[in-house]
Amino acid sequence: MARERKIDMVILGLLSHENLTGYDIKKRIDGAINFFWKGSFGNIYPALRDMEQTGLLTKKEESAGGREKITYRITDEGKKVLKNWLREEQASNELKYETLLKLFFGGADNKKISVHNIEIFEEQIKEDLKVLKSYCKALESAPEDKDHLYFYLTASFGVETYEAYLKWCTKAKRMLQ
Amino acid sequence: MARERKIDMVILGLLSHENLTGYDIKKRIDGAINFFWKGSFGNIYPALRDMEQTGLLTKKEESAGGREKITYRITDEGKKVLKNWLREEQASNELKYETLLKLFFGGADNKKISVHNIEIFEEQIKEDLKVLKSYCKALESAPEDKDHLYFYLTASFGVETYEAYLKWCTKAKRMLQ
DNA sequence: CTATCATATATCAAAATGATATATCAAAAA
DNA sequence: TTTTTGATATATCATTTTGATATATGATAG
Repeated sequence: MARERKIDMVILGLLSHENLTGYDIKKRIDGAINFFWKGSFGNIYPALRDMEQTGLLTKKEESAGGREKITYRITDEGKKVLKNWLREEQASNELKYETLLKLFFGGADNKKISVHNIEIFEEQIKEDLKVLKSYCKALESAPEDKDHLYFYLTASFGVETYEAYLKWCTKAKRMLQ
Repeated sequence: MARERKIDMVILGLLSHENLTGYDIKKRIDGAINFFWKGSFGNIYPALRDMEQTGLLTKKEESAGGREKITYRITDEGKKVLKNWLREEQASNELKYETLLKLFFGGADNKKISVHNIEIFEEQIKEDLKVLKSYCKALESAPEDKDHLYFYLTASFGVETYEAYLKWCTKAKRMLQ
């Protein structure tokens, strides 16, 4: 993780759509982005502070209702950084699947344990697939916004790979029994 | 990552197969495990030190040829910890795909940039797929070892999902043009 | 009226990442 | 022959991420 802080790009991307607070950003990440990228308060707030200081963002503090609230806006410099990142040739794509790790070492225990672990995975994927499918359907029926195509394509990646996961689950369970 | 150090389980799993040095462990992780889990010297060596101190591993220092070398062996206590982990109900499975992140925010730049980024991804996946298919083929033709089924299933997960990725790439490029 | 939940910011320890430092040994190239 | 390259081998460090927790207010439900 050393080197280039990726959460910065997530934040710049979200702020290129709309002005948001740190809390809002967390909610957005937990939504449609969640299945291919994660974020936490622990890296969002420090990133916002740093990017405000380096001029990629501006902040507006409000305490109208009484509760403090800091809304961030992207600057032209911030937009430039976002574009430069989009145009970079390298991208790091990685899986971190504990289920596969357990299966790889499945020989250390009974086969039934491995089958059960695949079943747990299968149930989780089925749940997530429902959500992804509902995202897709919502985006298909409302193609007005120019960004919708991009949102649709990422959700559709999820749907198609998760369907492949489920097929693999069936096959893997069969081969273990 | 706070809470439970997952690299411990990777190391225990590998050492349940054979005795290894830290360097060997890194090589194993960079092999068949690499596509669903990563490891680095920066977390392998401290984990080995800690687990030796808590009695999950024993070490044997050699400097026969002149070069120092520390080979680790798993203890019964270590095997117990490995089994307990295999039998835990929860497993964290996550994607971290910068390509999807870029695509999600693709509206901030020209469509051609997004198409190009998908092409880069596609080429990478094609390369990785070749490697995974060769793993599968090697494991199919040598089913003697009881662990081979588990290795085969994880590699086969990779093959099937990567093939789904490639189908998605074709569709996504078409929809962007 | 009070418990619970969503909003909102912030910090911290633990862990992962990725780079770098150091040194030996074998093999290939000059 | 000497030198350079690349594999072996351990270790540490700064940066970043993770996941948990602390704190406090406003809204809503029982």
